[in-house]
Amino acid sequence: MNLRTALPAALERNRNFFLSLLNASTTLSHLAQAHAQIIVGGYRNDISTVTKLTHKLCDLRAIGYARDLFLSVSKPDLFLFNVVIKGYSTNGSPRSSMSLFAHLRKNTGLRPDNFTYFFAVSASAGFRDEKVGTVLHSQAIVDGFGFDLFIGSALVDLYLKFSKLELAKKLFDEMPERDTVLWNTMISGLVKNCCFEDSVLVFKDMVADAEIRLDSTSLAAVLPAAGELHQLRVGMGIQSLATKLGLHSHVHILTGLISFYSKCGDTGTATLLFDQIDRPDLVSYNAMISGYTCNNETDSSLRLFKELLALGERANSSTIVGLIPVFFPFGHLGLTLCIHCFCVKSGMVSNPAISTALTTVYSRLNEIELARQVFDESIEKSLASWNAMISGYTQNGLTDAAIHLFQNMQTSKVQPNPVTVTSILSACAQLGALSLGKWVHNLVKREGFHSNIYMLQSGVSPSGVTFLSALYACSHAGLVTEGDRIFHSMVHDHGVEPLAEHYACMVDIFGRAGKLEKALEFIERMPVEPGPAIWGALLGACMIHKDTRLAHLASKRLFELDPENVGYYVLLSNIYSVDKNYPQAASIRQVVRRRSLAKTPGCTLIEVGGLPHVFTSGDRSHPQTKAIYAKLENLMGKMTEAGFQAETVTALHDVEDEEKELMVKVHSEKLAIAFGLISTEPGSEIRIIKNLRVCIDCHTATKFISKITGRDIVVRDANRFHHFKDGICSCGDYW
DNA sequence: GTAGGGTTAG
Repeated sequence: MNLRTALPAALERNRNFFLSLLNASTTLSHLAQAHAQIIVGGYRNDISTVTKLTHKLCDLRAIGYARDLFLSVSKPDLFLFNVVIKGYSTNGSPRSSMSLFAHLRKNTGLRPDNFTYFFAVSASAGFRDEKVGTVLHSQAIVDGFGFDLFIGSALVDLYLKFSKLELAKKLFDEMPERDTVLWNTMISGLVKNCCFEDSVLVFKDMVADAEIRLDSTSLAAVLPAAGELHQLRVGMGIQSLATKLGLHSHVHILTGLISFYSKCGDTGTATLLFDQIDRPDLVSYNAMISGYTCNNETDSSLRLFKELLALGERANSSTIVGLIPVFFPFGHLGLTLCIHCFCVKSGMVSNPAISTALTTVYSRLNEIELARQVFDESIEKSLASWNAMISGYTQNGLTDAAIHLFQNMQTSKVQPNPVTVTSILSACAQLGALSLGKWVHNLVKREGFHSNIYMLQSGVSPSGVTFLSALYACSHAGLVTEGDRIFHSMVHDHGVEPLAEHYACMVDIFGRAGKLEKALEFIERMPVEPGPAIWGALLGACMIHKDTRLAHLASKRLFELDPENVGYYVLLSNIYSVDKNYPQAASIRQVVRRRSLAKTPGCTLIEVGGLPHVFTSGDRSHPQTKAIYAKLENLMGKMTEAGFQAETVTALHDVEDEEKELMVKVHSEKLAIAFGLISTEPGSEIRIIKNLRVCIDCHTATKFISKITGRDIVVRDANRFHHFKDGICSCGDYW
């Protein structure tokens, strides 16, 4: 648009003219032209015109320009201050916002008003904790804005952003009046803190309040909670409410319902709703893609993803996260590796949401090393990614690693939230053995997570937590008698009913100290049925003290109570192996296999002609299987001639050497390399990705292959890159 | 006397 020609020359250039000129400006260049006209027209000192211009500049992210303009005004009024305070904050400079706010209070005769406080509080959400916000809160109360709805909502939002649930709830309860936005803020904030049940409760309170109008935001905010809780009735109730309010075709609500039905396993209804959206946007596509993914409908998921790309829409990180099969009960390693590969290539892997999703899915696949690798390589570690890695360790039974990482998190100055604490407490319950009990307790106390109706599902009451931390301390210090005494005192003197965590902790105290019989006696005397946490604690102790008999007993119970948890089987099998009882160890692994709980086998990915090919060990499913095995046979002959000997040390203990040789010969990386050799140009580089650490036999074999074929072979394994060239590997045989 | 500044959601 050429503003000069757009102007009828006769039009009078008054203030309204310049204001509408500014309103019509949509680019920085428009604003610069308008600014020039304002100067020429003699309106450079007109405060309302300058305020409007400053506002528009901030909106277009020209904060430097806006600041210069602000500084050129000799006596800025409160309006202009407010605009610039907001401008700094929306341009990512909360510090400048606060400096200007302080300057306004100290050095001008102006008094901050409700707008000023609202902008300042919003800006303070940009800091790393809620401290500045709380100071503003008290100042606002002093200045008489304690009950302002805008400021109140911004504060509730801020407290919830930093998981200060107690503070948010207190403020919310104390507000003399609550409007729709305040209610909505509370609900969505609880959802963000994974307090799903509470958010539904608050929503129900809101519905019950006849004075309060529900809007699309209210319904859209609570829908994720209904989905997470799999509460079909709640979700359908929201749906009929939406119809009653005439909001049923609102895109946010339809999208929310798609997520909801998908989470409840009903992709049929979700699909119908998706088809009702006139022009689905990226968020709607993402919801549907993720819905298909989490219901294991990979084909539909990929089909919709392609449809999205065909529309010319750019997939964002949420799209990819939705494609990553985080929800599959037994995962989908091949697909995950493909997506991982795609993310590395497109640079999206550095996105915190994506690395978090990859960390989570690898953890669930028991690929904890791959999970850790992704975590370590992510440059910007969000709270969610710390949580994912910690709970990954917890779920894989690696309690010590979970605690260790939790400590690292503390040194990295990342504030834990209730999700973190829940993970850590569940680690406590798992094997009982945490030295951090006291510390966790202090944290819970300091952060106000406890005695809070919103929050933690662990069911540990504050006084229960206090005892728990004391018991942890005993467990750590090996104070058996002391622990026994504390437990007794807790029950008899303080009337605290012990929870599974307390019992598990006691078993751990006895078990760690080698008093396994005493631990068993304790379990047998428990007034409640011992759960997995208790037997898990005993099993862990048996592992330390190599007590096969008790281990067997504990595992038997665990298999009954928690048959899906592969970790116990592995532990037991290891105990037998240590005892050199290979037939028993093998039979345990047999059970695992029979129940298809086996660890996902090693697999290798190679990309040829833009298509990923995934091989598992002994794989014969590839269309070119015959050629691949023939190539491998041919290679083995040449390798043996060149002095290659199969390495078998790392293979299973209980098979004959010849059989072992047969087994390693068809490891997935060898198949992938053989395929690479027959399907790519001679002399070109071969790149493969292996989900596990490459085994010594494959490593040696690859060195030979690189020499014999004259190919460079790059292997990315769970630990590192290996660059094979002319019979030598870049890792120096150390990995 | 007037203009110029405000929140939550899929």
